[in-house]
Amino acid sequence: MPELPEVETVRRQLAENLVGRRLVRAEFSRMALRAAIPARQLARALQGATVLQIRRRAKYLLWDFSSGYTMLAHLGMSGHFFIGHEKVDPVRHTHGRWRFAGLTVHFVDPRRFGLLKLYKTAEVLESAELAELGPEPFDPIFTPDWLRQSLKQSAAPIKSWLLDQKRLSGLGNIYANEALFRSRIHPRRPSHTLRPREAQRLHTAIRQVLLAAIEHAGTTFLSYKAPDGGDGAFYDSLLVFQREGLECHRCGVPIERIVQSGRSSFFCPTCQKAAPRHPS
DNA sequence: AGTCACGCCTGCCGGC
DNA sequence: TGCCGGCAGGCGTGAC
Repeated sequence: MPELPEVETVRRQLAENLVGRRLVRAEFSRMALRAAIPARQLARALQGATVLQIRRRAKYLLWDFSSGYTMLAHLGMSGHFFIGHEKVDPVRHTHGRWRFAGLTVHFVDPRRFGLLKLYKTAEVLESAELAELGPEPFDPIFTPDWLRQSLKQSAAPIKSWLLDQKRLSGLGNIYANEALFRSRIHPRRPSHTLRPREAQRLHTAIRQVLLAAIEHAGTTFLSYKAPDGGDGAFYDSLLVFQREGLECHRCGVPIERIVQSGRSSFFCPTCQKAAPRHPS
């Protein structure tokens, strides 16, 4: 469910509440998420240790502990952390519980596409999950020129390119759709046909839409909740996502939906160009 | 190497 | 009202 802005919102709230606190006890369900939860290793490595910092890499959260270990967490489609300041009744689909003095963090994930793993802090960036990820949209390496050069090397539709975490990490279906609308590029455009000006516009749109979403604490959708129980407020700022049949905010023509590799793409058929304006 | 279809799960919503 | 199909913000695998 969550993309970069939602995960960043979760990171900030967890960091605010947990950094400097000592973990008293960690408990996990026996049910597997995307992979089995290494419950014993997690408990042994983390109990009694203090949270040093909470980092984010793409859509992954990294909880660094004073024991030299890092818990790697991914929310999948339906996962969320929430913070209970008092005793909280058991909630269905709770798969992890971290008890600190005065508060408890819960991990709830009905669809169980999430992930909880343990790595040594020194090795986590080289883990199978993180090692192959492409740059982040806010990494200094992500420049208009880098984007233009990278797009040149792929014939994949631009929408698929944006969703490929090995190329650029952090975008999911919502913000890929929104960035393409804002840069007026059709989701089916082969990546290598983007003109330099279009790559420039796309670069700007990606950063703008992500920044705006982070400022609004993400997009609340289905079951997404921030750890404090709050809703993301970006929903009303969506220009195409989930707006099939509604008027384009720019030109009034109905928004269309197509399916690309199993995912919905929403776009305006007149604003978003299916072919380059000036073919080379 | 690059791309795509599919499966993993549960919950929800709309149509009949 | 109840059932059923379709759909959901992610990711890994295997086939081509």
